[in-house]
Amino acid sequence: MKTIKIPDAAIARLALYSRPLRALLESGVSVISSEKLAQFCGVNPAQVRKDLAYFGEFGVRGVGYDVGDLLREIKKILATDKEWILCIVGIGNLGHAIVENENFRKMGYRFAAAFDKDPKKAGEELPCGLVIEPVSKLRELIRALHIQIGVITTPPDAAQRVADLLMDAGINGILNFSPTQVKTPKGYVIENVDFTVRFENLAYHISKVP
Amino acid sequence: MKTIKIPDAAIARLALYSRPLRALLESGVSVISSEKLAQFCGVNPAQVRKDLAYFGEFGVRGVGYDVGDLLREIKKILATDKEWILCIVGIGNLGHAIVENENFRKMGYRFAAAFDKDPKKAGEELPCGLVIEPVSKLRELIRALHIQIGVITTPPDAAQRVADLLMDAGINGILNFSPTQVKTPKGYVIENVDFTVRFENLAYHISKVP
DNA sequence: TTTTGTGAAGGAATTCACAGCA
DNA sequence: TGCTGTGAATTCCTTCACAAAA
Repeated sequence: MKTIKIPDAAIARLALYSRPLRALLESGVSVISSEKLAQFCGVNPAQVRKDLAYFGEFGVRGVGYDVGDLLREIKKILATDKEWILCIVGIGNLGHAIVENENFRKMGYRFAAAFDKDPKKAGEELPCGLVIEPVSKLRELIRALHIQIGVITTPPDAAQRVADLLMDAGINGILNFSPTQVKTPKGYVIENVDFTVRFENLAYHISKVP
Repeated sequence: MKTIKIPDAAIARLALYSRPLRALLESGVSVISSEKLAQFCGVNPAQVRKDLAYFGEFGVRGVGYDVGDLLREIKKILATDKEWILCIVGIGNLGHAIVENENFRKMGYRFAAAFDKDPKKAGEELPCGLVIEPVSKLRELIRALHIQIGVITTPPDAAQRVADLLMDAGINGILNFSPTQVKTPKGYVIENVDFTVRFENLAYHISKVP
């Protein structure tokens, strides 16, 4: 079977394209050119066209792309046109921020369970309505609630252990926000986010500016 | 002047390398090979050597890299060997999580001011000891406190406006956590983080797994 | 012997430039 | 005419493979 390799960066850009598309749709703009969309996202117009072309022909020559159609197509490609059921492990400040985040629910991500190893936290009710569960119930709840994605917001030294637990419980997609690289065997999908890296990037670049 | 271009990805990886180095240093390991370090970070050993070689010769042939020295060198390169003074704008859940984050202080990032446009929040004291200031005092405080980096954790529709304010007040590095691409003129450094993109990446990849 | 540092090779991703179509 | 879709060209990044050094 012939499969053209799709750059991972292209996938990330599709998500980026969807942001202005959403805004344009709301403000009633119905058609947009690759040129304009590229401008919004700070990329090259050819890049936009090529990224979209990996998945089909969504535009009309001489005209551009229909905003609504394109947004729908991108959602379909990214599989964000359906609801995803998540759980989160580690309810510190960051865990809190993520589980309560408005944007996520709007995007179709639904947190169905929140875990913390601190026995003092278990039983506590979060503003979103979820009750914090002890990690001992992880396996059981993941199965019962059909949870598909696990989000890790524990300290770094617990991250790999939690990831192993999640995978063992049947989850195959993990988002790790702790500043350590979690490893997974084949068949599992891991996104290591570590945004502290971005601070370091910033520091590097600023220190180069005269 | 001859400048070999250093890939942005190389900078991000330097930060990645520093994570296991820190841990190794604490556990008393004094020397590490590119092979081992690469394993920890899930990259190619030649990559590690090449990334480091952009900045100098830090290793000893036949031996490896001194953990302490290498960590120090990486910090120097990333300019995280000095203290950075930051402010944050938008004290919602995420802003809270970032300003309170332990890791940042350890890494030498010091938040000196927190702003929110909500007048009800102004005056409120955060657990870290900072008092939330109204955005109207942004310019004055940035100058008075010698703030160098601005972190944006507002809703997306306010992000660009806040960025403009920050730049106008004399800041030249911005970290934007809202899911929109903030643009800056030349001479300013911007990192658009948008980790909701990572959720979409994950959804895409999971939906491809059988 | 072992492991770094690096030129050369190879591979990927981006951009160009234009044919193709509305 | 105007803008997409795409092969070709280019640029950029990664990996190989080996000389150099401890």
